[in-house]
Amino acid sequence: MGTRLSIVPPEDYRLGRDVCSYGYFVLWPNHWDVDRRALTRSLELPEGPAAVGITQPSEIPGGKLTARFDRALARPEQAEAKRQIARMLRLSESADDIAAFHRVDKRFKKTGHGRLFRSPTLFEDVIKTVTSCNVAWPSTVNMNQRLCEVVGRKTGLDGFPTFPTPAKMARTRVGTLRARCRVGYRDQRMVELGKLFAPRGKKPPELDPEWFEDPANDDEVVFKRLIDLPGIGPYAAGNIMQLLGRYSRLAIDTETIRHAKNVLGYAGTERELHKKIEAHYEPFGAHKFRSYWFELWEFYEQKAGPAETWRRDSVARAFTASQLK
DNA sequence: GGTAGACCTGGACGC
DNA sequence: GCGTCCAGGTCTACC
Repeated sequence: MGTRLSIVPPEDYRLGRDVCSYGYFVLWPNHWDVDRRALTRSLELPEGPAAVGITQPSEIPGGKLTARFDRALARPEQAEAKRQIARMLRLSESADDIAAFHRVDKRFKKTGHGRLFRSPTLFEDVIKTVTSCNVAWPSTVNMNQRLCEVVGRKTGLDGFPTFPTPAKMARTRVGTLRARCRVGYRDQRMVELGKLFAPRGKKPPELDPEWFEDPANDDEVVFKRLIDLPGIGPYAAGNIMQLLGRYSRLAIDTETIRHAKNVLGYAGTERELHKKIEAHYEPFGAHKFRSYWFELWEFYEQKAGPAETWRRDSVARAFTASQLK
């Protein structure tokens, strides 16, 4: 008999909207079940891997969330599971926090957009970001699926292996990552990231995720530490900043450039476009990334329908910038 | 500080 | 079915 947990989210929280709000919701081991309206995935817990399905039975904003696990969880594991779920669903961002964003950018008040889905751990967010660099989206989907299947651990639910832990990634041979996970030249960088995030014997990891998450630390300092990590350049660091809840800067990639040209109507050289993009989002200050992202996301939804209806293995996998031109 | 080229994968295209 | 070209961000060497 598996454990069932009840979680009270912020009063404006709507599961479908707030999970299907960032591309990572279609990356393994995440799976948004369109028909059941459930987020299913695996988690690494102190006693081993577990699969979980999260629903919001009432479908009312702020309605209680139900998390059903495929095995029984002891009290300490329940606490850890709740912590990971809260990170993933951004439950720490209160209705007041989202209202503050909507005061700065009124365009998203009606839909309630404000929270961006992320991973249960910073390590998974960092690796997912590395898999999104220098590839088209379908390759990112493939890399994450293979990392889970090849390096992750099985759970009691078929098709839901875990995302690799830092320790497991650190021990994985680069040849395995390249040949079986098809991560290409990112292989060595992923192993190095695993080593940085993994505990060193009885010592804590060289990188402390809590330091990056601590709002007391300045955005500039955090950004500089991120950009020093292997495989992390300006775009990746900018993206990890928003995944850390730091929305004061953009993460400009080719998709941003496409958006600037096709939707905002800007023209010019790459450098000129960067300046125009920065100027366009400057009025949104500390919420800059959110304004950029939901502008882009609503464009995607106009093209492909509400994100809550995107099926991981068809619509979402085929989603590429070239199809949006 | 700025720039060119290598790094890989997979999709598109032509034959 | 095969070969070629190209897109995509980071890193290194060089100016």
